[in-house]
Amino acid sequence: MAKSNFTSVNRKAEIVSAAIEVFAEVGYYRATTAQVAQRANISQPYVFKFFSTKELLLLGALEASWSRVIQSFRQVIEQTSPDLLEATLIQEYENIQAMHHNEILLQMQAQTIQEEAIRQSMRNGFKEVREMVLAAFQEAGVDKAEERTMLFLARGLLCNVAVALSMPELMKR
Amino acid sequence: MAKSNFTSVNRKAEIVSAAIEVFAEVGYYRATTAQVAQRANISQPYVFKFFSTKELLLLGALEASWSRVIQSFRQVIEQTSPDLLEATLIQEYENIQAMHHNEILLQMQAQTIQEEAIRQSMRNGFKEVREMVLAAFQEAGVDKAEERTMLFLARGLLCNVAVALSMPELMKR
DNA sequence: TGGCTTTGTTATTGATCAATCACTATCTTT
DNA sequence: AAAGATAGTGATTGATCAATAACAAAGCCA
Repeated sequence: MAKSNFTSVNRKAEIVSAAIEVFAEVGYYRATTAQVAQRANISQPYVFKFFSTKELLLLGALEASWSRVIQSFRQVIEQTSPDLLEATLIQEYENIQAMHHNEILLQMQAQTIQEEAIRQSMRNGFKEVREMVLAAFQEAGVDKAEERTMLFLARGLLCNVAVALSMPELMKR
Repeated sequence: MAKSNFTSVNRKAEIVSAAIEVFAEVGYYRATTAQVAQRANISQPYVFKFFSTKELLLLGALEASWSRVIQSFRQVIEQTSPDLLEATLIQEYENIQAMHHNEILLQMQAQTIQEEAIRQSMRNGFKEVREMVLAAFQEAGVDKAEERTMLFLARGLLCNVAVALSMPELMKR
């Protein structure tokens, strides 16, 4: 049966979900493929039928987590009036943080992973988000759009750290 | 001979330096104590005479890297006139980034490590930096000091990511 | 019914690594 | 010079893990 078969697609997505959880909880390098398999209710070797190396599994997990941010932001940008744009994007990101904490933790980990494929994936993610937000700010007639985009990203990263370390005071203003 | 002996102190510092490099280059969990030892020109078991576990070695490395930031900032705050304060702190941080890249990479890694001792060390570091900067801004009569402190920290984190991923465009304004 | 594909498992392996042990050599002090 | 402390090493181990190989069951279709 072709790769686009439903069962296969679901399996792959289930494994990615399990991987995001386990990687976020114990760290990519310390996490074992056996832990991922257990979380996905399959045997350890079966993981390798879908992802031939652990690194490819990480790539799949990263792709899923960037997808969520990008698609959420795209929707907000399409549907929000210019004057509410920045506030709504911030709200949306905080929502993702709350609902999909593990995906953000995984992205944070991947910021310092030196394998070139991972760096490339992270660069793509940041680039796409930045360009989307910048274009939206410009479209909305925001003044100093580039600086506002930079500050938006910067606050997002601080928010990540505040959540990861349970230090809400870092975001106080 | 006492622990405050010169040779011992130097050895310990040498090991910490080696650890910072190796941990930053390959990641804490993937890095081996043998690699650290080799970088420090000693045998692998000898590392454990100074740090009885790998985690204690990471704690030592983190402490050293936070020390540098805190002491540098303290000096800037003592010696800089109020109107130049923020700009000089930013300059100083960029300088640390350039000169001690590995220490910053290590801090970034540690943001997502779940061991409680590591989290505590990271919280202490962030707390001390934040409080120092906030007090300095208030002392300098900066308006909305809390918000300015938050933005200062946020830009610092974005700077980290920009350097780690070689994406200078992230800081464009 | 019997062959082919898909889905899945058990068993295994070769490598890797933190940590311990047992030991040697080099000072220091009297 | 001899005893005790300090500095340091080689050898080993028990555990862990990514990845492979070999096999089995279930569905499908001609």
